[in-house]
Amino acid sequence: MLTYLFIHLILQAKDKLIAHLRGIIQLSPNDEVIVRNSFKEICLAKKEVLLFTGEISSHMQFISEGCLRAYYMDEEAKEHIVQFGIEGWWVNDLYSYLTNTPAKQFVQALEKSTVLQIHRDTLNSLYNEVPAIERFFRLKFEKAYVAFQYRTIDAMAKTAEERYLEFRAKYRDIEQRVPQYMVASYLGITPEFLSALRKNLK
Amino acid sequence: MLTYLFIHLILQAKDKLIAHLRGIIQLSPNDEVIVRNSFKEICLAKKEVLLFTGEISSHMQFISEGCLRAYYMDEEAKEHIVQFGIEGWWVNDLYSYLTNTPAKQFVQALEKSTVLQIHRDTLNSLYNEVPAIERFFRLKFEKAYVAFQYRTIDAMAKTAEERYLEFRAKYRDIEQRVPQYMVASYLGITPEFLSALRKNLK
DNA sequence: CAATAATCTTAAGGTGGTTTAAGAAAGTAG
DNA sequence: CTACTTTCTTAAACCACCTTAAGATTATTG
Repeated sequence: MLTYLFIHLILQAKDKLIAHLRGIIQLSPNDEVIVRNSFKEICLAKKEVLLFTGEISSHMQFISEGCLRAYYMDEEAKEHIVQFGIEGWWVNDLYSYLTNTPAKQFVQALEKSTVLQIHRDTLNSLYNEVPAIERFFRLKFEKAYVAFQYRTIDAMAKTAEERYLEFRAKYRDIEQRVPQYMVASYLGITPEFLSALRKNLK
Repeated sequence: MLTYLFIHLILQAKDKLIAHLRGIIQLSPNDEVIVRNSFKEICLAKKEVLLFTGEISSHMQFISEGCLRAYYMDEEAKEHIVQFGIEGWWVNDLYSYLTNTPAKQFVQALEKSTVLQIHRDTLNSLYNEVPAIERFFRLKFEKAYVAFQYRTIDAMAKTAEERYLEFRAKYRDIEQRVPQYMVASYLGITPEFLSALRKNLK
């Protein structure tokens, strides 16, 4: 019975991944088998760290359950959140992954979470075996790139208040799951200023 | 004789593109022919605009000669430079290109320039005919994404002075080709402040 | 070479956001 | 249900960068 439940959970997580991929590309039944076998499941407790600064990130990671953050620490040991991720998102220190160099970011679970990992070498083979996967990641990076470009433009041209309102409109689900000081960190302001700013809105 | 020179120039531009692609992926002689026939050459005078706000960007554009910028205008009609590009770079309003929606950015030549264009439909077919091209753009977007991520992180965590020094170290060639107030715009500061900042450095 | 346009500098006063420090409120474990 | 930790708020002094306005320098064009 316990085994049944365990296997059931694994299938659930991979089912989500397959559904996620099928939302963007086409996979034959054979492709699906190959893809399923290429990922392994990792369970994380709340606050558990998936990637430490200094380690080399060697996996792409799909969140099938829970909530994580990627952040780095500056010279003064202050944390700066680069990205949040919830179910259906990918999180990583991509620079480390892509260049095979030590990570500058941490990746940490903010809730009990389940992620699916694929090793760089496995993914690089998969690009040849299942070309649709290469297409998936080309499209993914295109989208991620323009999203980041707009975030950069926003960050430079808009006030903290405008950015906060946009964040709230766009990521209501995330705002309700993470502490306010982390939202401040993501927006690039102090928690004190976010607090003051929120007071003015009401 | 004139015809000879003209053809010669076209070949030069496309040669640069092929060399650029071959720096990252492998192309068979047949692939090369297909790729060459997929791009068309555009010559731009100084200050000529290649893409206007409101138009839909339908081409990917490789700079084979010259210098361009992508910028947008805010509500107060102030210009904000998103990207510079010189020989060997790609410039575009990618959001417009990828989503088939009206551009929010202008793309303009800052010098007499030559670009090679490929239409979205042609490129999408090319992804099927020459899979190496799909790989090229996956790698390109991966790299562009992490570069932009680091620019965003920089913009939020560092002072204008630090960002200027980094820009200068990284893009010395660009700094020498564009006016200082455009560098200020790219860095997200006023030209007056950049001027004051430079004074303090000496 | 003169005239005009484009770019860069200087300086004074203003604003958005930070820092520091303290206390209040809300979660969580024992 | 108490004690402790985490998170949020308030307020004052401070700093990075902006705005405005004017003049100085450097290109560009006729």
